[in-house]
Amino acid sequence: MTKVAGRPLRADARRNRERVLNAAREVFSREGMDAQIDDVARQAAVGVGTVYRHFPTKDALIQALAEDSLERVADAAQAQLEREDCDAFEAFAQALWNGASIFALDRSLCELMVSVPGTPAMEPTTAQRLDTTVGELLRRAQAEGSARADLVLDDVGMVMCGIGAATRKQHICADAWKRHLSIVIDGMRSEGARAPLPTSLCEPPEA
Amino acid sequence: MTKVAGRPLRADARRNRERVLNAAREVFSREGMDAQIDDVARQAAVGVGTVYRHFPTKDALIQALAEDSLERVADAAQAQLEREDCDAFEAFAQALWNGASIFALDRSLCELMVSVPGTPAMEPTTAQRLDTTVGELLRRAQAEGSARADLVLDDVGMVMCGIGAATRKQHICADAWKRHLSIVIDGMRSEGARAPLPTSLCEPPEA
Amino acid sequence: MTKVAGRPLRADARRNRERVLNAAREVFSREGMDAQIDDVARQAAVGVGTVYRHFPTKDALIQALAEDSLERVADAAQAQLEREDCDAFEAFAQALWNGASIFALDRSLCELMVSVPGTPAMEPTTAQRLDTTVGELLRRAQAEGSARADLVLDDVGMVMCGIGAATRKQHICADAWKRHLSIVIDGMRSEGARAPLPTSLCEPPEA
Amino acid sequence: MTKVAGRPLRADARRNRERVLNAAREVFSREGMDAQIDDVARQAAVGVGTVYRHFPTKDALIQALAEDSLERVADAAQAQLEREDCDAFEAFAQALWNGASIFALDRSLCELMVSVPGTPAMEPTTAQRLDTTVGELLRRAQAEGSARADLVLDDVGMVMCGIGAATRKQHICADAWKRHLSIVIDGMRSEGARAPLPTSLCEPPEA
DNA sequence: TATGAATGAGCATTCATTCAT
DNA sequence: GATGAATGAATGCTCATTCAT
Repeated sequence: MTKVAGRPLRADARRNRERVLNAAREVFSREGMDAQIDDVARQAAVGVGTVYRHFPTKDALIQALAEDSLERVADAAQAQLEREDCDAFEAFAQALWNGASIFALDRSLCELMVSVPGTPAMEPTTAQRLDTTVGELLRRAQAEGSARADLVLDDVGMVMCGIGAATRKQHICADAWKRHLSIVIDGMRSEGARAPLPTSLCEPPEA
Repeated sequence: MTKVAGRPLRADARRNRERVLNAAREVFSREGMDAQIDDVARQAAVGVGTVYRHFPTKDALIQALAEDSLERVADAAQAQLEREDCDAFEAFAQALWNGASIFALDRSLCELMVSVPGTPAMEPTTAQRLDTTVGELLRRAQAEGSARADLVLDDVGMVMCGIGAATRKQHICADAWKRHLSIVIDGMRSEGARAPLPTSLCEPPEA
Repeated sequence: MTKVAGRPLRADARRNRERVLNAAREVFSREGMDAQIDDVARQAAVGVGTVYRHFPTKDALIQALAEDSLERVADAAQAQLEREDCDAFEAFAQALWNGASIFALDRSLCELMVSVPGTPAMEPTTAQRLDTTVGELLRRAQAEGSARADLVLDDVGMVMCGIGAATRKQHICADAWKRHLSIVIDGMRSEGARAPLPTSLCEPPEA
Repeated sequence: MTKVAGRPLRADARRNRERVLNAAREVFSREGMDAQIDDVARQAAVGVGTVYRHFPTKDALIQALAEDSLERVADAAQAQLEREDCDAFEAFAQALWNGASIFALDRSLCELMVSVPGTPAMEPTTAQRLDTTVGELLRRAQAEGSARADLVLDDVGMVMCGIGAATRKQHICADAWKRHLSIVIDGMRSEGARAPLPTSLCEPPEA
């Protein structure tokens, strides 16, 4: 998505937009979502003004970055919808693997998923496309009987958040997410023993 | 100066410390980890100076809050170590359930786990106690043969992060974590089909 | 007006508020309405934060300054309402003289009248009081027959603006306003020859 | 580089210069003197670069605009010098009427007179011509005995400033200046009762 | 000791001006 | 010449922390 409306950007403008976006990804990855715009500009080797020409607001930049990254996740998921060489669960699982691997390589995306609380942090359109796509993959896997019937879309979100949060902690091995995801995916299959919900949980503290 | 060692705090000082801590929990829950100290003070109905008397730094306050909350998680885990009325996996699983339920009720703790990136966000001692305890529960469950052999402590962290992150999103049902945890716990059992790791993952974008 | 609501400010706070207001008056006088808040702070020998503690916004500071200055104008006008030792026109004229002399000594007030376009630049209450007061003085002078019947309140505003604008031009003699005001006041009397409105005026330029 | 001397501008360049000047007049009228150059350019439907080609600086543009507008005022005044069908006071007064009517229709000129503090805001040549012309009209009226002997050129400036400032306030009736000017002109006549200067004025505040 | 006023480095954003296309 | 993208100094405002009362 390089230009929503209007004539396409001049060549140099498009190049700069890309530079800024990449710089933002790098800086936010390194320093978290509250890195300064000046640093992004420095990293992109442009003036602050240029950043603001392309993204009117820090938030807008963040959204654009999220959008840009999620697009790749959504594309990867959509590709699984077309596969016919495997059963539905495998397609669903592969979408998770693909998504997670994008997350694991893009710390700024993790920051986003995880540190922007109220909102899904993603601009509606792409996020919706992603939801729709993964939702359909899940539906098929459940129809096929291979995915647990009680599984819902939010479960996918939670795994990704877990992986995203872990990715941000340096002390966790960079590959830890792979083992973790395989565990969760196993839990998502319909076969296999199911533990009942526990009988007692911790009580809230007496204010 | 929190009076780490030395005679116990005067009664009113201890009361103030508690007030501040509770206020911080509430404010951070409501507004995220970058709420202002002034707001904490207002909520606690004390002056900012008083907050700083008890916690020399915003970070110190956050750490203390984490400590305070994690203590309950660690206690709950430790209690499972003593149980003899159930097998090791069940004890391990129950520790997860207890921990998660504390998380789910304490949004500020979730914020902490999730939004403080570099550090484990927890002051060493309690975090270590928690690690040791859950590690032992896990070891026993693996020795018993009921937990997957490739499971490690970080997996527990990742689930908790996922649950924590989800807790912060209003649009996710407040009970979603229960279903999610039961899925993950199922994945942690040793029996059941295991999917092989996928053969191909998404490539990093060509910078 | 030192504290609209709530308990009175601490002694030092009140002193600082005054310092800031005086500094603002001086700086705005010297550099016009778009002087920087940092300069006001420096002039007041306080930190910027202090300025912002007392006035949440640059505009708020400006309004407060206007309010503060206009109060003296309004007071001076009101004093003329009580006089019984002179006829109504003299009281009205004296109010103009008093007002103008305050303006002429307070360049920041002139800036305000003159450079804040849309609004009267004055916080409602005091401005209204001023309007009401001067309006009544004018009404009496007209009732008495000594002021032109076609005179309205806006005429007073225009003279003051003229005097205010002139005060800001260094090349104009500091006392010029006195002669000017006496001319205008003479024009306001009902006796004396009256010129008819001119028959032709300049046309607007053909866009 | 405005091509101060040298061959006349090419036809299209002259046209652009005019477009920019008109756009500036409109934009400054609408948004005051601190409208942005970008807005002027947009209004003129040219790029910023073009604005800067004709006027090296924002200030230069403003000066040129003032020059352009004042020229009409100066011309109108000059025309009164040649009249022989009326007495000197009438010619002087008519010059005021003409000038004021140009002001009242050109908000950007008002902004200029009123909001550019230090400088007379007018480029020397035209302003000087205006001063000379009106000065002569005034001299004649005083020689004739029909204008007050104590009247000076600055008085004319002050009335115009008053009218200019009023023009910028929306809440003042668009025709208010006419009544006001007739009052002031009456004050400028030599006949009629004269009030003495007041005996006491407001004191400056005790810093 | 508690209070809350003061501090000022830090940060997002604007806008006159320059310069590559 | 015209265009509009790039530049970066300037500026209003915030908020963790200190310190006088």
